[in-house]
Amino acid sequence: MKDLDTAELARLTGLPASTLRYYEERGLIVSIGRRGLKRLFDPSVVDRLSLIALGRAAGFSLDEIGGMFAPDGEPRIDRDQLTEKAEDIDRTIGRLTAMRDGLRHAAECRAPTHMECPTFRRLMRVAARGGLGHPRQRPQSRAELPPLRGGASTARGDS
Amino acid sequence: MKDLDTAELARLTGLPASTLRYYEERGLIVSIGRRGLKRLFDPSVVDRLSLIALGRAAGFSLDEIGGMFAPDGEPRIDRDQLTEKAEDIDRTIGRLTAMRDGLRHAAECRAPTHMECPTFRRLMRVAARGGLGHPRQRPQSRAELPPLRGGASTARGDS
DNA sequence: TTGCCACCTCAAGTCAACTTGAGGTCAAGC
DNA sequence: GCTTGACCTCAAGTTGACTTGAGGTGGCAA
Repeated sequence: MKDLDTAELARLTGLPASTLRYYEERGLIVSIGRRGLKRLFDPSVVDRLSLIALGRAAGFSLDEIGGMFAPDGEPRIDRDQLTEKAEDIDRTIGRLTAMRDGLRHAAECRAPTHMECPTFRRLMRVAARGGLGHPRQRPQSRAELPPLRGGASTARGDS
Repeated sequence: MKDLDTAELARLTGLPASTLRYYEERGLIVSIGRRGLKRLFDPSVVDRLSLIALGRAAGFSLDEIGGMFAPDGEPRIDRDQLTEKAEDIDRTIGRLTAMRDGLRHAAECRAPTHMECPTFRRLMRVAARGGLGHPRQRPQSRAELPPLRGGASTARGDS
């Protein structure tokens, strides 16, 4: 395949040209030259962008993703890093599952108001203590969360 | 219980005073007066802050959470809103589960490099097409994602 | 040769939820 | 009465990943 300019790469990947320029500036992709002003990219950049997309989807930052390429451009992905991220995601899944179940319960609960539903109040309490985290919070890698997941059997000490 | 000033409320909830001031500015909580310069809060604000924490943990924005209180301060939470958010979270769980399994596979895969592992490449392809979303992306509520979850049985047309 | 216009650069803006910092005020203790 | 210091206000800064906008340039078609 021939070399690609920014517009072609954008079309192939679905990424805006501004993002491609930004990624180059960040050092995540490299252009192999210019034709006039236009950047020229090796077709292998398409694969590299797929890998970047995967990393982003897995929750890696652009800096982390940048560290996953050897100087020669070959991906050198640390298996421990993958395992750790998988565990990270697994914990998130646990929290989200508890949240989903709690929300579903609250949506169906027949208590006159949510504040009178014990399940809902339990969820509130756990959230107030930070036990559920939240989507946009700083990554805290290995927080020691109390197991939340079962019914309300551990509920005690209503405030 | 007596009325609380900002410092007491901060101690009780674990939230920084700056956050409490910010929440008041945003209209999420209301102070009932002042003692000198100091704000005074009704103790019920503690519950309200728990509810806000729950909303945040569930992925609601502060604006959305603000809409969950009636003018009288009572929570008026739309059950449909809860159901929709639960479904939202459920979709996220599905994506994260696929991601976690893919990462675990990649971490254990015996292929010489990740790029030679079909499962990994499949994950890359799906990510490149946006099928996995990513944690910090704009909420797109009801994207029609192709079912991803099984093995690599549907893998075909490697680029 | 002349234009066009797609692409370029570089700085600044966006978004959300806060935090930080400079400078001000007031209730309380001595 | 004076000092202390906790709390106050208001504006600006932070973070990450981009986007936007103004103004510039050069390959290529006519």
